[in-house]
Amino acid sequence: MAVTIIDVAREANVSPSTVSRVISDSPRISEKTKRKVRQVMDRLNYHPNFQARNLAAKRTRTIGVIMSHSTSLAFQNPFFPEVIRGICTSAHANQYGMYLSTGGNEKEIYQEVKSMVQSKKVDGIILLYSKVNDPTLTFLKEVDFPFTMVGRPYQYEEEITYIDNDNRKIAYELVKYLVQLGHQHIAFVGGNLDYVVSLDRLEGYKSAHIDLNLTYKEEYIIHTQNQSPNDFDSIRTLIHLDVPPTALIAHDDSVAYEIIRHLEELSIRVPDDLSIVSFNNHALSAFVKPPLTTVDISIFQLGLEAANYLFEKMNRTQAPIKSRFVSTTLIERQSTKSLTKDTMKG
Amino acid sequence: MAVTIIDVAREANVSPSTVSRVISDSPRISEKTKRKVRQVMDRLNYHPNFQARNLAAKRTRTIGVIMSHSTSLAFQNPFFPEVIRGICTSAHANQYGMYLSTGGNEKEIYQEVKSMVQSKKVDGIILLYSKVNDPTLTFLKEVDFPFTMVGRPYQYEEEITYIDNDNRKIAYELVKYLVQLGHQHIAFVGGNLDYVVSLDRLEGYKSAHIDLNLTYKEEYIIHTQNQSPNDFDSIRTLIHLDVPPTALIAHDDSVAYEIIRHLEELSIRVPDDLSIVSFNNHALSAFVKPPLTTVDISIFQLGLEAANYLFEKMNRTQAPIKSRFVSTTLIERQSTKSLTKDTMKG
DNA sequence: CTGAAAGCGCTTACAG
DNA sequence: CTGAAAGCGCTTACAG
Repeated sequence: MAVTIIDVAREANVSPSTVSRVISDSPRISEKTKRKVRQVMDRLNYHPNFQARNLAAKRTRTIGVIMSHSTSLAFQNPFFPEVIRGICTSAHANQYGMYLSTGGNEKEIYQEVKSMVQSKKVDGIILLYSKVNDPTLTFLKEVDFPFTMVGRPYQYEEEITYIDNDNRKIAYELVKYLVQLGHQHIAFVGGNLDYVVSLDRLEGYKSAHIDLNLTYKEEYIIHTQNQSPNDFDSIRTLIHLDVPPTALIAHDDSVAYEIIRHLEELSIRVPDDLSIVSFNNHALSAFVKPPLTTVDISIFQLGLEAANYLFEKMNRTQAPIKSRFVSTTLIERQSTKSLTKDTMKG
Repeated sequence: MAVTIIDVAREANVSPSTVSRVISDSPRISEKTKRKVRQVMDRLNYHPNFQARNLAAKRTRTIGVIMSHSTSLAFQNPFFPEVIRGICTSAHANQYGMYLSTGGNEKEIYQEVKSMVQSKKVDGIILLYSKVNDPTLTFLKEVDFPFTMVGRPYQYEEEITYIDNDNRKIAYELVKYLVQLGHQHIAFVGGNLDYVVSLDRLEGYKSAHIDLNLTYKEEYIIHTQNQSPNDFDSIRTLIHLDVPPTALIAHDDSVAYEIIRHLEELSIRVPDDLSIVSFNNHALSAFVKPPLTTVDISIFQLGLEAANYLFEKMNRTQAPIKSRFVSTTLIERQSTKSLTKDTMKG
C-alpha cells in the first residue's frame, strides 16, 4: 500500500540499509548516493513511517507533558499556554513531538503516566506541577524514567531535576516590600496547600514575619481551595478584625481581583485602605482598575528550561541532577500604596 | 530486555496470537484462558509496546492538535486551556492520546502537519483555528485525511466538518442589543483579518447596520493585528470624530480593557460616555472594573465537539460532513449603559 | 562506503 | 476457541 523503504531501495538500486542511512543522513553514505536516493524518495513521494522507525530504534522522539487539570481550570489559565509555548520551543528545536496527558483527575493522570512509561509512548516526561505526596512523582522516581518538573518537588529534592521560581524568597521579598511601604499588618491569601507552590509562598511569608519582627497572626491567612477564594466571608472576617491588615498578598491575579471586588462591597478601597500585591502578572492585569502590582514569574522560561533539562537527561545516561530558580520581576503598578508619605506610590 | 508477548506466551503455555487477543480482550478467547494469561502478564509485569501495536495494526490511537501560535499568544490565552480540556475529555473517553503541534510560525505548522500525516503519526487532526488561504487546510483537504476544525473554514465550507460559534449572528445580535439600549453610533474593534472569526464578526456587524438602517462608517472600524490594539491613536481618532460612537464592540475582553484604559486617559468613562461589549468572557472579566458585558462562547464545548466529530470521521470511512454552531450567551454586566432612561442598565 | 540479515514487538487473515 | 505464519516498515551490528 504505502511506499516503503524497500520500494525506494529497489528503484534506486541500493539496499534498504542504505536508504535507511540516507533517511538519517548518516555520514557513512556518499553525497552521490544520497542525492540519488533522495531523488527517488521525492519521485515516489516516500515518507518514513514514524512508528516503524521508533519501534526499530527503540525510542519515540516524543516527550510527555503532564498537567494537573484541577489547577489548569483557573489559577493556571494564563500559565498553561505560556509554559506549553516554552516547551514547544525546545521540543521543536530538538525535533521532538509533544504528547499531552488527557486525564481529568489525579488517578487518571497517574494511570496515564504509568501507561506512557510502561508502553514506551514517550522518551521522557515533564510534570507541570508539584504536589504533596504525588503517586505519579513517586512512580517516575522509582522506575528511574527520565523526567523533569516545573515546580520544586515535595520529596527527593536533591534527586530530581526541576525548574521553578524561588517562591519562598519571592513571598519573603513581597513582605519586605510591603514593610518598606510602611505596612505592618499583612494578610496572605494562599492557594491549595496540596501544591508545593502554595506551601513555599506561605513559608516565605511566615519567615519574613519572623525575620522582620512582624506580629504573625493565623487570622491573617486565608487558604483558597481552587480558583477563587469564593469565600466572601473570610474576606469580611479579615477586614473586621480588631487590627485589620493594611496590605494583602494574593497568590494569583484573578484571586486578587475577586478580593478587590469583595472589598468594594465592604467599602474598602484599594490601594487607599488596603494594598494588594499578587502573583502571575496576567495579561489583563496591566489594564484593569486598579492596575495590579504583581510578580511576573517568567512562565515561558519555566517551560523552556524544563524541556531543555529533560533533553539533557535523555541524551546522557547519567546527566547530573540539576535545579534552577527562574528569576522573577515585581511589576509595580497601582494596587499598592505607601503609608509613609515621603515615598508615596500609586 | 523488555518483557514481550513471546515471554508471556511461553510462560502461559499459549501462542503469541492468543496473548495478543487477550490484550485486545477479544471475545474469541475463553474467559479461562484470559484469566490465565492475565495472571502471567501481571507476574511478569508485562505491558504491550505502544509503537509495535501501532505498527502492526496500522493506526496510532493518537490525534494531532494544531494550534496557531500567533493567536495563542494573547487573544486565545483563555481559549487554549479550555479548548484543550474539551478535546481531552473526548480523547480520554475514546482512549486516544493527543499529539500537540510545536511549530512557531505558519510555515513550521504546515510542515509539521504534513509530517504528522505522511509519517502516520496520528489518526486524525483537529485544527484549532481557521485562517484565510491556509495551506495547511488545503493540504488536509487534498490528501483527504480525517480532520475537523474549530472555526468555520474559509473555503470548502460544505465539504469540511467543523464546529464554531455563529460569529456573524453573534455580532449581528450585539449590534441589535446596543441599538435596543438606544445606541445609534457603534464602533467595532475587530481582530486580525487573516482569521475567519474576525471576518465573520465584522460581517455580522455590517449586515446589522444595513438591516437596522444604521449609518455605517468606515471610521468606526478598527482592525487590531494581534493581541492588543496597541494603537492608542486609533482610539483617540475614534473619540474625536465629529459624531463619536456611543458604543463599541471589541473582539476580546483583553482588548476591551486596554481600550477602557486608553479612554480613561482621554477622560471618557465606561459605560457613562461609551458602552463597551466584548467577546470571550475571560475569567477576570467578572471581577474587574467595570465588570464587562461580554459573550461567553462555550470554549470547552467547541473542543469537545470538534473531537467528537473527529472520532466519528475516524471510525466510519464515510462519515457525513457536519457542522454545528455552539450556542453562546451574552453576559450582561456593567460596561454597557442604556441611553433611554426607562431601561437603565449598569 | 554499502549490503545481507536479524530483529524491534506486535496483529491478523487463514486454517483447524 | 487457539495456533502457525506472514507481515507491519523500519534500524543496526556485523562484515566486507
